[in-house]
Amino acid sequence: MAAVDLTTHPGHLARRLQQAHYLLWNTMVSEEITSPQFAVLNALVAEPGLDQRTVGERVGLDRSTIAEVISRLSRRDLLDKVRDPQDGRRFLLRLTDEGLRTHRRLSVRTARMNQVFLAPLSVEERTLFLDLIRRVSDAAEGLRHPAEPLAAQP
Amino acid sequence: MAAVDLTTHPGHLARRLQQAHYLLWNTMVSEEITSPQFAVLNALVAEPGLDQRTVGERVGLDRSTIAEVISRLSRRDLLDKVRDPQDGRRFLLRLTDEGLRTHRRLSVRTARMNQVFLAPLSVEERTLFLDLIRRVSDAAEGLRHPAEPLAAQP
DNA sequence: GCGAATTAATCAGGGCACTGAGTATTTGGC
DNA sequence: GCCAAATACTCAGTGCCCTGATTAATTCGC
Repeated sequence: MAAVDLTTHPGHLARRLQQAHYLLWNTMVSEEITSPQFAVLNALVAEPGLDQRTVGERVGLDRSTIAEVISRLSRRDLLDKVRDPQDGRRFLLRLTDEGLRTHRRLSVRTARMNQVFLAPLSVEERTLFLDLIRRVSDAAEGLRHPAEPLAAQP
Repeated sequence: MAAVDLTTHPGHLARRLQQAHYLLWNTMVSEEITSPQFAVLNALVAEPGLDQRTVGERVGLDRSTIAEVISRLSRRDLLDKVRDPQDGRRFLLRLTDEGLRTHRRLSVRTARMNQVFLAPLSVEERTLFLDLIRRVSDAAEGLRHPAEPLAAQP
């Protein structure tokens, strides 16, 4: 009695969706490079020389997680990390040739995987789907940095 | 150049969505009990006496993860774990009174949180949103167990 | 019956995600 | 110039999530 139907809970479904994606990524894209790692490579292709914090901001990873991800990519020689001579607190990040090649190779596969992932939806549904997810996450993300400090609910 | 737009990648958006939910859960529902833990409590409210593996199946957690989650719930005395006298491999799980109370308390709050989470969408968009996520994850989940073997391979 | 699969759970190991506390460097107020 | 605040990063701790290997119990084939 009083049990809830979790299939009507967006949070539960979000977790299941991510698990499904994880699975598909592993089989269709790479077992070596994870999706968050690819996101970091991609950010550095778009803007080489970014610092760690900014990369984290671009791909949506907090300071601790981005540090781990970058350390793994660096260990695999996919990117270089040098102290900013202008600001000794920062590390500037730049892909190695190997990192660039890896990004190019995986880009093709991720595109294929996205096709399979979204295959159950019609073309109109796909854009709608992405739009809905974006709107919900952006709104929730907005609650994190409230323009005006909100009063907490007791 | 050749960088990809991650905001068109469902996997990336799925991760962001889950992070947004995690955040909201922490502020609006509980800092003690996580969303997967609540899912386990909920499964045991619906079907008391389930074994570990089946609970994992119900809420979508693999054998290792469900073991950890259950161990944490058990440590907090929210559920009891007893060996099945009928089958010595299994552990049968049942909520304690405290576990039942916790589930009831959190049910109310999760409902409130879901309202806030889905607030940016219209009422029709909400059901559509849940439906689209379900269809995509179910399809990807289906790829995991590829095609029912009509004749079992000896 | 009895040995061979099958099944439930555990363990080891890698990776993602967050918070809170600590260190080093730069910047801003005075 | 100097000290306090802000900033970039690191570290410790908790929890989720997966795979592959191992252990213990049951079931199936013969």
